Amino acid sequence: MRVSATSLRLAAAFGEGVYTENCPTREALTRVTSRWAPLLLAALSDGEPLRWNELRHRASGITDKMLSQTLRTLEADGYVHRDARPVVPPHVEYSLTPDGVELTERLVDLMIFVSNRALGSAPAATRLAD
Amino acid sequence: MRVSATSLRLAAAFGEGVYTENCPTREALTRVTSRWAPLLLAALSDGEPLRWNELRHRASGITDKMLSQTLRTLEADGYVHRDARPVVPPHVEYSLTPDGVELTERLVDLMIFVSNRALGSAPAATRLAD
DNA sequence: CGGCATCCAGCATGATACTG
DNA sequence: CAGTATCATGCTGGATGCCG
Repeated sequence: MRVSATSLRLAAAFGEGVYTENCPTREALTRVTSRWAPLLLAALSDGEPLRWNELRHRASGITDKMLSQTLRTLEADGYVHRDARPVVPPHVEYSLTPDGVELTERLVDLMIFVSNRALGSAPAATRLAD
Repeated sequence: MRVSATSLRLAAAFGEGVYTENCPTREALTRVTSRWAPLLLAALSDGEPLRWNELRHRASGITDKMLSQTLRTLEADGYVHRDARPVVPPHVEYSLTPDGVELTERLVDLMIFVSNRALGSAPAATRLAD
């Protein structure tokens, strides 16, 4: 008894099996919703390329390892573009690819929705001060 | 240099700090993007209430524990409604709340997008070893 | 500046057994 | 049928140190 538009879209995308155990979508979803990926994507969402240390600063609390790891995953998945200029000292810039822009729109949409629910009616910005 | 609509929405929701270390949104996001939550929400997306065993069947591979745990968090977060009838044998039905419907729309949107990228032209994401 | 290698801890998840 | 309790584990993520 499929009635909703959502379930129809699901069926169209995944077929009747919806998604089962080894569905690669699960893995891909896990990567883009990992602890730091949404933060980094959001940081890049204004279109301005950012450097390593700028990203590190924006994703408050991230470690070198996770920054590196997350950026490499996002790059491998085609969401982030890495532009390394062969100069000394190194100069590397990260930016969103077109796919990255689309992904970030959806993630931000989800984040804002969840944020509104989690915080109830309270304005989200209240407890963000560092 | 905020130029994109996405970053404007972010700024509106989270203010200038975007979100920092202890932002509760991160936790809430983690819960709804946990391993099983999207599966269960998707299973309920056609509007038909499902029973424990039906959910268990649809979320292929889930264990009793994770089914119980995930359903309880979704219920606590207000996304799933639990309707238990005091009969023998027990008869319990799960369905989406209005919030759950909205959340599921967004999750399904994200899942379908990610699925298209993962299975599409992009080189299927070289798994980030560790 | 922009990383990578190694080791380690905590938590999400899993397996198994039991129950009203 | 619809769970809970207990124990085990694997993987994400963190701390630290080193390098071109």
